[in-house]
Amino acid sequence: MTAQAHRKPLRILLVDDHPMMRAGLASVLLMDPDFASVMQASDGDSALQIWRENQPDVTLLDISMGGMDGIDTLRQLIRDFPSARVLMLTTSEASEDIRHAMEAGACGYVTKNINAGDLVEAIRAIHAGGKVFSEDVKRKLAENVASGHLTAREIEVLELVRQGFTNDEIGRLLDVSERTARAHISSIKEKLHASDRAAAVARGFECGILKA
Amino acid sequence: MTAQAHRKPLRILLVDDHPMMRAGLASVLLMDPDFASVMQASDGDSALQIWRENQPDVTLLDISMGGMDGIDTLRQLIRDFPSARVLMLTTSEASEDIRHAMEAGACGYVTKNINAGDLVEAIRAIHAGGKVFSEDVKRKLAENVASGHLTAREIEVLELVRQGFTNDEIGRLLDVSERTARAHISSIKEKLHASDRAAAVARGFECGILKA
DNA sequence: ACGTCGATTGCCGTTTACGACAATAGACGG
DNA sequence: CCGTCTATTGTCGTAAACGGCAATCGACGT
Repeated sequence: MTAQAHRKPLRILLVDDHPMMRAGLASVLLMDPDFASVMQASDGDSALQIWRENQPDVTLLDISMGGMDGIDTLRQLIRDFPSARVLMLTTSEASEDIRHAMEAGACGYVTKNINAGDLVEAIRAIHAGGKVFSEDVKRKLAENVASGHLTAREIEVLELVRQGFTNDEIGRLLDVSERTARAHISSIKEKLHASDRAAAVARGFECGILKA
Repeated sequence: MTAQAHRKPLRILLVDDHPMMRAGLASVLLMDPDFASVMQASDGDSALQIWRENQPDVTLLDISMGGMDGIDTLRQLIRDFPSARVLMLTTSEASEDIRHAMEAGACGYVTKNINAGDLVEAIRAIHAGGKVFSEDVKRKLAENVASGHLTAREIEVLELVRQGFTNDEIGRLLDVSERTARAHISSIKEKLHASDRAAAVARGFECGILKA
């Protein structure tokens, strides 16, 4: 679809902890008459505050931020304002991030290598009630339909495996038997298609379950 | 230090695969009369070409890029033009990236959460012959003075460990004995302060030796 | 020529990891 | 009430990982 009808200019909120990125987005958006006020926030807390006060039409939300991350910010925003329309705009292509964002109620997910034209188009689509995904994200979504995600307990175990604890130690730390720790690890390995705990940790990083 | 003397405006080259980031940097720099032409490249190859044709005063170089990454681009640039002045401008705080950049001849390393004023100041300092590091990067540098880095062979082994191969398999893949593979892994674990192979993989990701 | 370092390999013994087979119990949704 | 899912634990046995001790060999720099 090409340019579509637009009556009144949109009010946009940018949430990103990189000042230069905000400047770039703002300068691009303000060149288009479709966009009026472009508000900015550098962290989750101020983003929520600005949202409450201004109720922007569309919010562009980054994931990696100092303090509360973009996913948590999104969760809180949607909890308070279920009608908020949010487009995730981030560098992360981790399947976990994508999945969490969609489950939390994002209206779209595009990576930061998007160009100005596509972004403007995406924002319009989001505002019009549509959902938007960049090509690479669509691919990730398709790949990971089958891959079930880890339970909270399993993530807890994986964090300990990552730190080099033995099954016995993990059992004691979680106050369960060594055998139980092993059961969780087996399940993790199966879900992540990893042949041993080292590979499981690697897959954890690749999926975004574990973060550096 | 405050504003310093500046006779002729500087010519800057931006290398970053995010169009919005380039737009932000360009808009900020062009607001300052100290900066004249702001050239842009979205990948390593075109960056090198533009550099050869225009010999910019200072180059801002991102690390994570499609195709040739920023470190490789830097290496080639410095090989051909040892006098090039390059400021790494990236999101990565991985110690490996920092170390590689400095060894390859970067004049500075700042993370992308830098604000406009500090960036302008940093660019001036770089052009004046100085070296610039953001605070968090300085801390990383201090931490990792002692931590020796892995040899090429060890990195090769770590990549295989990451994929879940056993010592035996790693030995066969590298055409050495299982005992040798183990020796490498022991060395890796010691250097990365990891208690087992799973923790070593995790540390590999944390340091930037392994990439998602 | 000497010392250092990385790569290589061997043996022996202990510790862990992991797979197969089985089973119990609480939670949650239909 | 029933099926599914998650967490839990057991036993037995095999395979793999790891630590310590020791040594050779070639490359590289002083």
